Amino acid sequence: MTGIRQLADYLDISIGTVSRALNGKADVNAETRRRVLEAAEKLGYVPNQSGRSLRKGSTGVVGFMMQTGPEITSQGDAFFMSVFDGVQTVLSRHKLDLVALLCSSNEDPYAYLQRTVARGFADAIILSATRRNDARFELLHRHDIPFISLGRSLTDVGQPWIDLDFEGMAEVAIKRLVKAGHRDIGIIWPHGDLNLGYLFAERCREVLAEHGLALREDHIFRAKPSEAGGYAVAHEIASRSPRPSAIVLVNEILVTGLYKGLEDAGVKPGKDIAIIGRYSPQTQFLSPALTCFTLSLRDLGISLAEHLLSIMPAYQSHYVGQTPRVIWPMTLIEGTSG
Amino acid sequence: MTGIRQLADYLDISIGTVSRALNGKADVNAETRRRVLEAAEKLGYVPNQSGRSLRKGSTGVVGFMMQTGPEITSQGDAFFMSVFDGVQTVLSRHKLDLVALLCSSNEDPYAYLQRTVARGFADAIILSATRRNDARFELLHRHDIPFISLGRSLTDVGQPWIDLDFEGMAEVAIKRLVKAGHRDIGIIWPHGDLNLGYLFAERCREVLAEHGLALREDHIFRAKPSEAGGYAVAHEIASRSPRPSAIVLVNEILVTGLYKGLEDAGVKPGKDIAIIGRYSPQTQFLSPALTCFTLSLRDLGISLAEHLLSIMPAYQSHYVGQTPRVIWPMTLIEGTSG
DNA sequence: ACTGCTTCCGAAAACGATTACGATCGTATC
DNA sequence: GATACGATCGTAATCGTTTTCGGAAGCAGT
Repeated sequence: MTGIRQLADYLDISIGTVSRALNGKADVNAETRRRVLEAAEKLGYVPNQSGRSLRKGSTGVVGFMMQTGPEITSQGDAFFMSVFDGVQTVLSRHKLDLVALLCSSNEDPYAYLQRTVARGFADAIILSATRRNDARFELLHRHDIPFISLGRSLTDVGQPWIDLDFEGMAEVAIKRLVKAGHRDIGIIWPHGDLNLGYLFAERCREVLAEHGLALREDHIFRAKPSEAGGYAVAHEIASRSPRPSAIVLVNEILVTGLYKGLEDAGVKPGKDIAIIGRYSPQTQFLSPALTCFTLSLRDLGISLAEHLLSIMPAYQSHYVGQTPRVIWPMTLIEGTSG
Repeated sequence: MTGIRQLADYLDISIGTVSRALNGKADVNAETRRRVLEAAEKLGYVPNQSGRSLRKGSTGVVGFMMQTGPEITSQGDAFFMSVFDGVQTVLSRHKLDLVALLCSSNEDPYAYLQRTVARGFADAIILSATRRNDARFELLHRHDIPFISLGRSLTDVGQPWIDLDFEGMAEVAIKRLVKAGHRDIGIIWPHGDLNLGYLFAERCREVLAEHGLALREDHIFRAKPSEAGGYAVAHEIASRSPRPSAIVLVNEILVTGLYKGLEDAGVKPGKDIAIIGRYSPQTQFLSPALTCFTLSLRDLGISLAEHLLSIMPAYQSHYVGQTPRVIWPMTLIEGTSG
């Protein structure tokens, strides 16, 4: 492994000069810098991460925390992969690297985060799957780690967040269904304590009320955020009497199972029951094509990264004055399901 | 932040003793160790990662390299999350952490890997999406980094790998279809240079030959590994004349789009054309349910981690004598599609 | 009392980078 | 010609750990 010492020996100059040359400091001769850069390239020198971050007190990596396991996350891989891509395009401009901090399903997320934070693994953190009350916010705030969350929470420590506009989605979806003549609209509320469920349900209730309609308690269906969860809840929906004439749901993974479950129960989606949900790469290939809300995940990632940078002391000069909180709009794709 | 120095001062002993006590070295008094542990707990001491790994030359993290972006990975949704979960259950027993090394879609994977390796980011690496010829293998081998790949490659530097049994899958699928009377079977070969495509196609050809059948060149369909890719290829399949009476495919993401595409073209899956593919959480909720091959992704992850440990000098004593290469069997789920 | 052996702990040297500081040299200023 | 100053570079301290080495103390055997 070639370190800075080998590089210095090779060039017959001191390691201090090498370091300054590589880090773009002013007090180094242009010719010397050129030679250093050239030699570094030639010998394939890359600064050792541990040495550098020990000295600098920062690591140059941003962590995106997510939970592993089959049924935990409310989003699919494709979701995160696209967001990551956006995040990285911004971070790479500042020579920051993104890594996914993977919290095992049998480890407590709070303890996991505590551990990685104390270890000094990342300079900044992006949180996802925010819960109604999320202690991780306080933890990061206490340790003074810059972070942003993809998702709101009741827990507020003044950090920036970006969240999808579930309330706007609720509004548009409900209005659309009411306009189409639906009077009994049900919703699917994903299991767990994710905040988005509350936001969504509450707004649905409000909008219905504005139209003089009620959200029946027995038409609020709970489901695990998975294909199987969708299948299971479909039977509940089908067998409820009275059965809602339309369903709105926030989780894009459910819908495959939901369709099949309804069909198996003799209720044809889009015909016997209207469905409005969230876009995923599959939804347009279901029959009938799902009427759903979509967004550019890559742009979401870009925004996430930019706002995160804006609160990182070493980088904030680049992005001053941006809004710290964003409710990300979604656009409707008209399918034939509702 | 409380470091080892604060801890030592607090206890009025030397930092060397503190370190030895915490690391379970033998030459430290039991009572002293107890006090150290207690104080560490009380003060919330966690060793600084940079300092530790600088000294030890190892980081305690295992990296799982993957590429971000919407259409890059050949695997879908829950695939990686489940594998990760398995990997972690093993690694956590050895106090190793798993992070996903995210290579941006607009960065060269080789360059990315080179950078992270030279930086000394991870002690060991898990590679996925292995290509027919994969230079990353040589890179890691040259740097003497322990690694394992999820997937074979023609490039062989003696590293362990685990790969799904695509050949076995080809065999079972083809035989099943032939037995059902199919004489003209087509396959879908995912775009890109992933090795699995070659393995699969080759074996299909062989098995067909054993039954006196040929794999027609114009019945080898190329498709992007995405839902949209499946939709696009469906039209090719439907319009080919003669049209194959059955299709086998290795990629689980394609199938949603494939179904829809075929239907739109008036070819009913499972009726007009038989389909056999790979399991994903969605496949059982499609109509007709996909006949497909499945496996325990969590177990796969466990095996991946165990074999990786077996070649890591610091851990190998735990797992000696295991096979370095595994072809992972898949089991057939009989759906109604073929 | 001396030696030998444990048991325990402190001192100090690494690990690889960054950076404050000082040294050197040449040049400009008076 | 003395002084000041800018440009450039080397020296050494530093970050927080781990680990080697040796020393001190205690004990047993002679």
